[in-house]
Amino acid sequence: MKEMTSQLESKNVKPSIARIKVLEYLTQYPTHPTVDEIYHHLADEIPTLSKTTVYNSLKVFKEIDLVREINLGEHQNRYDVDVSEHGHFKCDHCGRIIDLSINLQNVDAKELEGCRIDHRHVYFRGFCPLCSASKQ
Amino acid sequence: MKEMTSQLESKNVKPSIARIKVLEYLTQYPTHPTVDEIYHHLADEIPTLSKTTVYNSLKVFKEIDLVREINLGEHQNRYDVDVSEHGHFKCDHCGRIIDLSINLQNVDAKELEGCRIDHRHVYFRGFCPLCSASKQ
DNA sequence: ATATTTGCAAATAATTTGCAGTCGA
DNA sequence: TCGACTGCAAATTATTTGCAAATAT
Repeated sequence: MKEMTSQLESKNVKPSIARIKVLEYLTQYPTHPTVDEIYHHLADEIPTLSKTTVYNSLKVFKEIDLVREINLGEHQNRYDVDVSEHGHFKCDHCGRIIDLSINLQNVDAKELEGCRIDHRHVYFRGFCPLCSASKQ
Repeated sequence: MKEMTSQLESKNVKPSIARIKVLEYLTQYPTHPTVDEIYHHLADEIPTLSKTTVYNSLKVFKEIDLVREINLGEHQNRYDVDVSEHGHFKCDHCGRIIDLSINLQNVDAKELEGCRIDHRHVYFRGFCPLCSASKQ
């Protein structure tokens, strides 16, 4: 909580309750939640919270590079407090998302010569060990 | 045109005019178009075409692995007749999409042990050589 | 007091669905 | 003729926006 506050203050973003709680949620549950998941979890604690505020907070966090918006080929975005370069694997059976320690710096293609690369995204989809064992 | 027909027939999909034209468009203009782009280009030629039919055709093509749905962190999907494993780079200035010859088989992470991987997606975003030269 | 944040409701946009009409073997 | 294909309109879903009320320093 205190850490969230100082993280926000260090980026010159006012640590409002909503922002602290959203950031805290992302930190405590780094499961790459969707806006809906964040909203519903926090709604109990903050009954006045609106989804718009969750969107607003995440927008600010993205701008100051505190969270990363990720997109696993679904219709909705997910959010990750781990802004370091890594990939994701999504299990299409149980929905679990696994972080992949992929060094994207190595993933270079000749076609990228002269390009300024701002973001690198890697995600795989399939069945996680548990789900592929259960033969689904 | 004839090739499109036989491609479809070999997969037991009826080669209707709409399907042939959509597939032909994707083949002739492998620019990773969106549904909207496909629809508007073909609407001149086939005035009765509806966007639903474009969606329907693409859905069938995906199922028979004739096209690949790609998603570059935008709000809409794109479609690629090149179903071989490769990555993409999108220029955030001019919108151009460059195919990347990345061997994703190499991109392995220890966390993937035991996973059944069905799809591998890699995309980068930034500025292409032309746009980064113009210092935008 | 004043600027920022919040939250409702409406707008936007991509995609999906229901269903009736049409087309082709 | 019959089943598959098409296409309109409506539904669904995620996200954004306008603006007024609430809040904080």
